[in-house]
Amino acid sequence: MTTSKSEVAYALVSERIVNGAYSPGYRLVLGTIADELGCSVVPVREAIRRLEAEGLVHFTRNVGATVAQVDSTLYLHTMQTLAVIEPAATALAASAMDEAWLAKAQDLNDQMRQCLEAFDPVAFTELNNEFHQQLYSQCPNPHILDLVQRGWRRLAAMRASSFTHIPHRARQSVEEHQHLLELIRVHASPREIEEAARAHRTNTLNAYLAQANMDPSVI
Amino acid sequence: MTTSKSEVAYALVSERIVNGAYSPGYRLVLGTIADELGCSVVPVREAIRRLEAEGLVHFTRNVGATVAQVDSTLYLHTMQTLAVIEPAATALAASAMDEAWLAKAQDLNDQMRQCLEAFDPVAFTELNNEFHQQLYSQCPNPHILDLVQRGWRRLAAMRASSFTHIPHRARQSVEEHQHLLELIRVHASPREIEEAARAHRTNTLNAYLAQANMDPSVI
DNA sequence: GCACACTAGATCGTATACGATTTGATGTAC
DNA sequence: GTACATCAAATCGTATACGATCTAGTGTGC
Repeated sequence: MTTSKSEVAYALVSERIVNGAYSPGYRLVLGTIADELGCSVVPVREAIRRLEAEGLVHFTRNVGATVAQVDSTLYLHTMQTLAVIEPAATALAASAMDEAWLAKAQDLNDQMRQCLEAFDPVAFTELNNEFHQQLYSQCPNPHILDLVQRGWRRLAAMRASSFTHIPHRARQSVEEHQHLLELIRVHASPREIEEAARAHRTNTLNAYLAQANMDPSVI
Repeated sequence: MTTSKSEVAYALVSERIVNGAYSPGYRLVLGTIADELGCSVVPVREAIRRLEAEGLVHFTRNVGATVAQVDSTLYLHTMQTLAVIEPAATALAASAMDEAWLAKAQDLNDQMRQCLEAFDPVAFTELNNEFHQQLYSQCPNPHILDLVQRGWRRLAAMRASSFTHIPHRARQSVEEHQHLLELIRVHASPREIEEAARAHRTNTLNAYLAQANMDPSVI
């Protein structure tokens, strides 16, 4: 056995939460998952407590675990956290962004632009995830990288439950990506890159707030 | 029983790592800790895996856990992470900083100043921790708050192993705290507060780099 | 003397079992 | 009909046990 059962359990439950198979509020019963995996409850329990630490599940002693409920406040808090960390990760990664990197990022954004013409929001969302992953992928600080990845996983879990959709924001998003790529191409300072990345995330957050008719002060 | 045994185990091991009783590299043997706590290995194992997720312990399958080794790179990565998150947390907390809050923060910084006169580095460090905790304590975003607290716990664990000491930086630190408090007192914008807090953290980081004769580019 | 195979002890990983706790339903008093 | 006590089913928390795996030490061939 090369991977432990608790790892398998973690991967399974994690994947199902992130892709939406387990919706927010879904009750995670240890015995049920253990039966499905053909193992005992101990490794399942361990996996679930790890997911709790990540914020993907809510856990109550002697009661059990459920997939974390998503409300607008939680969504905004997650967006806000990413708005802090992703720009920093991007700026730190800047020095590692070479021509090959730029070409791939540019290609992803070009594909996103095509999705706009083709009215394909599903592919657009997928490409957007990839683009952002590309942005921070070269971050040399593993702690910061880990935080960004966890944040995006949470965001993915929330979006899988079709909680958000801001269609009219898509086109502006592509342009902001492009602006960011130009800054990287001309070797702008890390600070400039960070600011541009933060502006991008803040704009997305504000677009959501506006759509939901929420006051920016709620966060 | 009001708290579970895994919570007790987590609290015990965590405390010992943070206060330095368990030094980096210390071998955490499940059975030994279980015996000491008078419980079985299962809850201890759970506690240790949680500490692993926090980055305080290093864990290898089928081999066991050790307290995370601290090297300068790890230390710098942790400092860098805090340099991103703590200023954001402070800026977000700004609106909740009232007169009572200011009075307490000012008092802490005044005590730090007195420690300088009295040449009491131990008390100074303790007060510094309290001051920073006060800075981000009112942060309304629980995710960001959690990240800052974890970062400081890691830093505390590293410092407990007397890895760092930058005496000549102390006085400047107090002045930077004071500057930050003035900005808060006059209700400066969140952005200004964030920038000042970040400058403070960046200066601390650079002071360490200079003392260690390291090039800032190492990070 | 060095490299490699082997063995024994230590330690981990997880199955099983059972007591503890919670929850929701049922029954009873008012 | 409402409030509260009671009880049973579901589920969790952890002790115990044992097989699996790693590590270090020993021995053997060269």
